[in-house]
Amino acid sequence: MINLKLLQKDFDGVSAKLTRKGVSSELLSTLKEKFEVLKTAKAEFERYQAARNAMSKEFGVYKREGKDINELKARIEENNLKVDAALEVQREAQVALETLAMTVPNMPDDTVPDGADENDNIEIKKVLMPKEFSFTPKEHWELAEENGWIDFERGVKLATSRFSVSFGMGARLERALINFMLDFNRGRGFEEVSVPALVNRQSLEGTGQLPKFEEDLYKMDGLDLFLIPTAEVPVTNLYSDEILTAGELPKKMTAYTSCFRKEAGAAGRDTRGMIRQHQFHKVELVAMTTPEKSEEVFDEMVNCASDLLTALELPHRLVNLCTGDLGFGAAHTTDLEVWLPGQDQYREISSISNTRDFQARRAKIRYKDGKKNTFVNTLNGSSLAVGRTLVAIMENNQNEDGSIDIPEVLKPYLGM
RNA sequence: GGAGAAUUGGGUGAGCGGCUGAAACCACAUCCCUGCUAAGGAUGCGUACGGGUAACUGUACCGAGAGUUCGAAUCUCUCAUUCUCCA
Repeated sequence: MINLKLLQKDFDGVSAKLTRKGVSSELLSTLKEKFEVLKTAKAEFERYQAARNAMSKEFGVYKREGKDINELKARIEENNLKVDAALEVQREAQVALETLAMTVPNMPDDTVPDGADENDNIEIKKVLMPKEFSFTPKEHWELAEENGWIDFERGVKLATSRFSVSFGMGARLERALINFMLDFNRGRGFEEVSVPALVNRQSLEGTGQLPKFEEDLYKMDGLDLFLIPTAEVPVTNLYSDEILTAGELPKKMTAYTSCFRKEAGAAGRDTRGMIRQHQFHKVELVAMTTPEKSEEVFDEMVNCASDLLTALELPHRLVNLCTGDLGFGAAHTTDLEVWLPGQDQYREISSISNTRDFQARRAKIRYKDGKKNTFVNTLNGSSLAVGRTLVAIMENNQNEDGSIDIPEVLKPYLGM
């Protein structure tokens, strides 16, 4: 949630930032107006309420002293009508404001480049150079089927399109990757947590998936529960509505979960293979920090994910997402893109974002800093998307005969 | 599935119509005393929003929502969660 007080105080500043994210300044001035309407309505209500409280107190005194209460009672009743009316006005103003405010994305940092889509992202650096192949490298679905690692048809049979099944070494590699990633992250100071795959509406509002992106989520029939699109949702919301102590920060966590996405609007994109599935495995990093420390922790997270790829000997690059590609809640995001020789391009394998206090404000995650309470900064990032990592291993480690070399770091996990 | 009980501030827990935003204890913070792997004393200490330079002050919040009442943490109803007992 954006800071409405800041919007009120520095409308032009906030407006300038949000215009870069495509938010119209008309919407923002409506928001500002609604905020002021609410404040006025609240003040009005509180005046009548204060009068009621005072008169009720007086009532008690009258009763005790045996005075006649009829006149006072009439005054109270008259005032009560105003209280009720004012409360109704205030409620409406509240709902109107919240409905609108929840749909406004986070303000991008000044370091975020302007741009329309992923083509305008700025490359930060490359890590490990792609190797030259003496043959034409194949795409992963070909390799996966040749090796019997992934069965796309049977996934469709069991569920629907964009579901797949891993067999044998494919399945074992997934498991090895998950364990390797969790251990690696733990070595970098991230505490492992295991969380529910179903969450309620409130949690999704806290991290920003709702109310705007409900069509991307799988919802349980007849229940207000959704399958998580990322572990970011349950892990970030672990501390919603809580006040942490400064000493507990930074809180660094890592979790493995399956993730579920409808991929609405992705029809026709990556329909082959396992780049874009409805269900996929992901190991996630989530951190909560003081505002002062959040960039430091952000760098730790980026390095963690990048070093993970390096450990797996996978060439990749870091890109700074432009305004058009930036997510709803992010103030800035660095994507890690892994080289896929079969596709002859870099593809996203991790996305690391600092949401600053945007999610904390929605989910009410605060910490006590001496006397006052402050919203924490929340950060999240994948380390890594397991399926895509498997894809990258297949494509980068393929031999001319179609066999695939196992990365050294995974061998202990496979009993090799 | 049925019957009961519970849900209070960071924690434990009292309160069961106005004197309660809430006792007490613990934790925490500051100060004093003391001098050694610790104890004692004093004071402060919920959250959110608003007004005020500030001291301070208004409103709301005692699981959630609705109701009764001049007035509700306290009474009633609905829901959620937890616990105990019974099938």
